[in-house]
Amino acid sequence: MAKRPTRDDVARLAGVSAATVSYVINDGPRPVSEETRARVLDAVEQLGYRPHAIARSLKTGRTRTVGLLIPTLLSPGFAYLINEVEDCLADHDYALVLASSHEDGDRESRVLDVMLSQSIAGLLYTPSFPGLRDQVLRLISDGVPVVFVDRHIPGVPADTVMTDNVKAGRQATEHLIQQGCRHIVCVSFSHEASAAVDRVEGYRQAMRQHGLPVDEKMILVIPDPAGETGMSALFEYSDTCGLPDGIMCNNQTHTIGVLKALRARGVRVGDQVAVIGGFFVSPWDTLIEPPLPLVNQDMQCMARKAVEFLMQRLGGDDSPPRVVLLDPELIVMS
Amino acid sequence: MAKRPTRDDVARLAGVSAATVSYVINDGPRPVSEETRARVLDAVEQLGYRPHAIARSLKTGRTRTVGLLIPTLLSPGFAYLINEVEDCLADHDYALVLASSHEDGDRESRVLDVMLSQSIAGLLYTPSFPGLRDQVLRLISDGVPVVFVDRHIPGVPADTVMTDNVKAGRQATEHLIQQGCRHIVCVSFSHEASAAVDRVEGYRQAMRQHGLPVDEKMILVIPDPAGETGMSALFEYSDTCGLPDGIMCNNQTHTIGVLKALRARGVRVGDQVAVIGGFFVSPWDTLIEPPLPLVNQDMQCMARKAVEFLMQRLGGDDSPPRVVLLDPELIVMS
DNA sequence: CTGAAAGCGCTTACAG
DNA sequence: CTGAAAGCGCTTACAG
Repeated sequence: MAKRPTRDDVARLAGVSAATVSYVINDGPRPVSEETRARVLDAVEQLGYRPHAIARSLKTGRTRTVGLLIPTLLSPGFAYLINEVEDCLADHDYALVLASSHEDGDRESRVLDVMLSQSIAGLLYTPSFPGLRDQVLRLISDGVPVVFVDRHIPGVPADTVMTDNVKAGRQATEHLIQQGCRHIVCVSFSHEASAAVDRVEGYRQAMRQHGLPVDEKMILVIPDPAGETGMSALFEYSDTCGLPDGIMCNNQTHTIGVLKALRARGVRVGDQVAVIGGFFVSPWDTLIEPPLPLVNQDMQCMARKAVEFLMQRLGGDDSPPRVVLLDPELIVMS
Repeated sequence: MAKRPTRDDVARLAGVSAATVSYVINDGPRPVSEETRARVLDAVEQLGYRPHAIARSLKTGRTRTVGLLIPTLLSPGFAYLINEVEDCLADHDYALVLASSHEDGDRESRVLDVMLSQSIAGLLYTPSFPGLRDQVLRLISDGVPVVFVDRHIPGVPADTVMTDNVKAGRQATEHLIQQGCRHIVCVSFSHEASAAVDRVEGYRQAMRQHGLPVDEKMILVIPDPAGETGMSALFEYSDTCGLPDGIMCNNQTHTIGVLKALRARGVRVGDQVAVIGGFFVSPWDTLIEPPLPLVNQDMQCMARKAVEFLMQRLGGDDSPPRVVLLDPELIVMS
């Protein structure tokens, strides 16, 4: 447990002032003679000195960490998002502080607090609901740039990068309609998350446009498909209203849940009932039988764009907030 | 961009000393009269004051962040690991700094450096190879507790939580042998990662024990199954030595890769060749046809145990390093 | 091209 | 029960 060497140790060993060490370490902004620089670098090497990021942050008021707050880490779509975010941040020499809200508002609020007290430089945020509007506004007014990714909070003036989820919901539903489905149920994961709300809106639009009736009962919101009750809501529905001939699933976990539940009940997918999944294609999706049609979103592009926006803000860009809506893509495997 | 209020602002507003504010915020260690406490809390509320974690860290030399350095974020097994780690850390009021090495040694080394300079309190580490032994030893001697998770670096005295990977490799191979396979190939992802090395050793042991010959050519190491060349090594092998009747896959990505490659070639899995996957069961694995036998490891337990060890170390425990080997489990779905 | 010194926002001995 | 003050390891005006 040897004590870490400090900048003063380096200065002493190199026989220069503390300031000079700083200017060498930071490569500026003031010039240092070649000879002095060499002596300093020597001392750094010899002591194994590493700058103390915390002390630097306290002085500069800046930090090299970015927070990513998302609702779940278990959905492969988010895994791809995290992966790309980490990658892009590393390119810019930022570290990633990751937190999951588990779609839980209280937890989400606590995470925002922690991240603020940790002085993150910026935040990439997928809100599980719009309830934290004031807290986010506060964060922004404290000077922490926020970029919404995948979901947003309406009315908060921040850069936003998401898929056009209304369109995505419409595409998914229209595919089922084109396959001949008429009695289509929508299985969703939230009443409040903007992505869920938008996809359900897309579902409504498609149904309406094709003259198909939508009863509110046909929109099944199931917070936890892995829980004990799981997909029972689906069968409660079909016991009353008959088995639907199409099911549109509002996210990956629910797609898996629906397929498993149907299989367990002996319902033949693709034959008795058509299922469309969303909204991300993972490598293993292509192994599912019968082939599962999906609507995909480009999580890597979303991540890249979001980090790009954030970096611009960190660079001082204070132009009005921008919104980017990415196009969803229907994928039908044969 | 209003300036954040500081502890001094609170002190001034409450009409007390800075020290008193500290003692109220931290709830000790020195007693504060009820009346004073109330005045302070009032001022905190009124100003929306949040303690500045960075300043605190600089003073105390402690930090509330833990680093997690893993080789990939795209493998579902690691997603479950991350999820559980984040959960457990949150329970202990620690934030998670996440980084991926992409199985790349240089990158891994840079991440260790960054994490050291960020003063993480501790590190959970899945090394992609043993090459950074000295750097890790340095980290430990700097007082940062390290816990190996899922993989380790032999010879580094640090707590370790992994699956018994030799046993896992043996179980997987023995299952194929019991299914009647005799010509079994092992597809792995690395020559150096301890988990890969151990599983291959398990493969060798099982083959040897059953009197089956192992040629070095039968161990196919494919770093990037998603790359252009992908699984071509598998077919180069079978073009020369004939199609094996069993394939043992050393991780999830490779399991998917093998199944897809075989399908693309028109090889009937389960009929012409048996495949066993590993070493994690994801929800969607149960949807694969024909049912894929797997060896599973308990990533949540691994995560929990690793965080538990780390917290003990952070609490001052300096007993000798402990090693926990979790049992793998063969899962055969019907 | 270089040094001495103030100060970032906290915690914690020291003193009363 | 409370306050004044030193100091954590840096950066950066100020001065030469």
